[in-house]
This record gives sequence, structure tokens and C-alpha cells, in this order.
Amino acid sequence: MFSLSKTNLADTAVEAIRDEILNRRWAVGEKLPNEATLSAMLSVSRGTVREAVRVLASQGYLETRQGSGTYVLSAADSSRPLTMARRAGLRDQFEARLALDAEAARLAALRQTPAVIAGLRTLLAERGNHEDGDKAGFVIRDFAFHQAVIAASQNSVLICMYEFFSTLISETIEATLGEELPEPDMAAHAAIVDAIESGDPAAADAAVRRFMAPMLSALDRLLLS
Amino acid sequence: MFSLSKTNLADTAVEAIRDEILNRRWAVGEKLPNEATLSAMLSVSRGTVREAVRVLASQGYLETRQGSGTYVLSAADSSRPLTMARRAGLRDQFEARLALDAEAARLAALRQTPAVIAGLRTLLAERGNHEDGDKAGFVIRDFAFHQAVIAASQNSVLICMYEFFSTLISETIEATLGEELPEPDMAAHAAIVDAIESGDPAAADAAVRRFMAPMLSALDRLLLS
DNA sequence: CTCATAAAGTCATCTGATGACTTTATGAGT
DNA sequence: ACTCATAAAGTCATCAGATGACTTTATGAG
Repeated sequence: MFSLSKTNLADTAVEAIRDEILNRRWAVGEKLPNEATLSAMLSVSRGTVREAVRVLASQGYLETRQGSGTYVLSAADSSRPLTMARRAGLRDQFEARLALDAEAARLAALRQTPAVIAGLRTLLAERGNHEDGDKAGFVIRDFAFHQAVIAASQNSVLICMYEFFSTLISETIEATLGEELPEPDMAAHAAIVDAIESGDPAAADAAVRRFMAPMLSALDRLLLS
Repeated sequence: MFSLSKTNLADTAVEAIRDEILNRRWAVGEKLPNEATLSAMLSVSRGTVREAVRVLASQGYLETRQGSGTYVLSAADSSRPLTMARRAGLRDQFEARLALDAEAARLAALRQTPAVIAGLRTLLAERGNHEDGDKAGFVIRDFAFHQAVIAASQNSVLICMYEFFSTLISETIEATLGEELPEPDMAAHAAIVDAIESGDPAAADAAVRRFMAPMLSALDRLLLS
């Protein structure tokens, strides 16, 4: 976790410059000192400064203009969204999942076909029930089912969002196992598929909310105690 | 949009190496040729190769081990979700926005306070109406209002998702201006705030859906014609 | 005051060299 | 044969200096 002294100079330089940017040492649009000066400030060679600057440029913090200088492009922490989301409370994670799952179910209901419904039922059958044994495998199969619901929405942006936050979502699934959270049973899962098959978006939305409700209220009870 | 020939050598090297990684030229865990060989392969100096490798290492593709070599860490395209989402159809983008906005409105209704409601109304007043003049400024102010609704949900994951896809969302807002899409007026925006103030999550959800419905159906008409 | 031109400033790239670390080869001792 | 310390080779990390390309600023003639 810590990288005190064991990291190389270039990475140290990246950190140093990034910190200065985030601390608004230079305003957005402002020009940084030239490479020679930076190299003197950080006590590293110009080549090392260039490696650091190029990394920060590739991450959107800086922009170099040949013949002119190096400029601050943005002081926004681009990696913050994901890391912050990971640190967020479980309650927040469930609520965010609900937003994606519910909307996807709505769209899936509007666009359902017999083939897709059959695919969902197959995945549900393969998923089986959780029996303390293969926890990791169960998480994967459970996630596959939920991902298939998202895919059934045929909305590429939702699919991307789900993929982007997939590690997060796997963690919420994992959290329900082995904890005091009620793991939704087969019937609750099947209800979602049934609602999608009915073609009624509101019903599909409601099915997902009924599915998540026990977990959320159990979570509230845990947080209060 | 294209950067044919105008790009510098180091960026070209990054592209070249990244492409080879994504095309599985080297398996995950496999060692790349050493710096001297890469520099010969790409016809650039060793320093340029180092800059490229360090960028790819900072993005999680490569890992360098001093004294040993450079290894492929992952062949997964980490930027795919965002770029794919950007390429998605406008309809998909609106639907995804609806998922986040609707759920955020629900939560905001549950957690509303007079201060937050007042803040939303202030933002709405500042936003004003679109009058052909300052298009960029209007987009920023409109986005600020929608972002404030998300913030009112007090859900950090939703806030992160919104921030992550903020460029996408700005584009959907921009798309409604100057196009044949109906731009929701002040009353439609105010209705969302009113619903949140009422404290009824279902009403807040419905308000957002009513808000988006005209845009979605207009979009459908455009796509059919 | 205008504008072409020179000068200065800065990044882009190359070359060569040295140090640090890792991996592999070696060979003596058992 | 086997073990293991040691040497050798391979590789990345870093530095220093030099040249070219591009941008910005200063200059001076008209």
C-alpha cells in the first residue's frame, strides 16, 4: 500500500507534480516552469522530468506545446470517481445498483423476446442456490445473471456502466453472502424474469425494487445497531 | 479528431505498443523485448521508448522490473467503457441518464431538507432560459442543476457515476439545443424540485420520467424518419 | 505604427555513459 | 552429483550533453 522510498524517481516526480497541480499551485491554463527548472526543483534529470510530465499529460492533467511550454489542462482528479465509489458505503452501492438494474429491467421488458427470456431462465438454472461451498463460483454465476438482465435492455451505455462498475457490483453480491444480509432466493430472481416477460416496464421496475428491498432494510438495521 | 502525422514520436510509440498488446502479440505476463530492441523496432531513441513504456505502465498495461525487463500486466482496454459509451446512440445515452436521474430524485425526495430545496431553486433561477446567445454557458448552468439533483441524493456512488459520465451527459444536454429536440422548459424543471420537496420518492421518479419523455419520443420520431 | 525578421525560450529527440538490480552461468567444495 | 557462493551477463534507472523544431518576444527598417 505504501510506496515510501521504494519507488523510482520518475514515479515520485509524477506524484510531486500531480500534488502541486491538485493543490492549485498553478492555475488551470497556467504555464509550468520549464523542464530545466523542474528538473532542478525535483533534483532529477530532465529525462526523468519528461517521463513524469508525459504520464501526467496522458492522464489529462497537463498539455505540452512544443516551443511554448507545459500547461495545466485540468486540476480534476480523474481517478477519483472509481476509488471514491469503492470507498463508498454498502448502502450507497446498493442504491446505485438499483438505479441501473431497475432501469435495465424496464427497457428489457419493452424489448423482450422469447429467446432472451429463455436465456435468462437458463442462466438462473445454472446459478442454482448458494450452498456454502463454492462461494467465488456462485458470485460469478449470480453476477452473470444480473449482467444478462442489463444486456437484455439492449442499452449500450447501461452495459458499459455495469461493466465499468463490475468490480463494485461483485462486491455487493459478495457482501450479501456470509453476512447477515438476506440473499434473494430463486423465486425473487424468477419474479424479475417473469415481469420482464410480461412486457410491462413498471412491473419489471417494481420487481427489481421488491428484489432489493429486503437487502436494503436489512442493511439499515445493521447500520442502526 | 484524427491525429495522423501531426502527433509526436512518443505518442506514436504509445499507440504502436498498445496496439500490439491489445492484439495479443505478447501474452499477459510475457516479457517485452528490451528497450534497445524496442527502440530499433520503432525507429526511435531509447528515451522515447521509455516515455512510451512509462505511460503504458501508468495505465496498467505494462509493468517494468528493474534488472529484469518489461512485462504485460493486462491486455484489457481500460478506456473502452467510456469510449464505447461515447459512441453509443443518443437514445441509449438518454435512457442511461434517466436511470441515474430518476433514482437520484427518489433518494433526494427521501432526504430533502429546506436548505437543499432552496439551493436547487437558486440554481434553477440562475440557469434561466435558453436564448440562443451563450450556448456553452447555458449547458454548464443546466448541467449544474442536474448535478445538484444528484448531489441531493446524498449517494456518493451515484455522484461518482454522474461525474464519470459527465462529458457524456453534457453532450446529451447540448444535443437538445439547436436540434429538433424539445428543450424542457422551466416548469418541467421546477416540477422535479417540487416533487422532491414533497418527499414522495415515487412522485419524484415520475417527475423525472415526465421530464424526459418528450425528449425520448421526439428522438424516436427523428430516428424513424 | 506596422510588419517582416532576428533572437531568445522551450519542448522533442537522439546519443552515450554510468549505476542498480535481476537472472543466469560458473566452479569450487562437499 | 549436489549445493551454494560468486562472477558474469542482461536489463532497467538515471544522468548529462547536444541538436533540431517550434513558439514567443524583441528588434528595427520602412
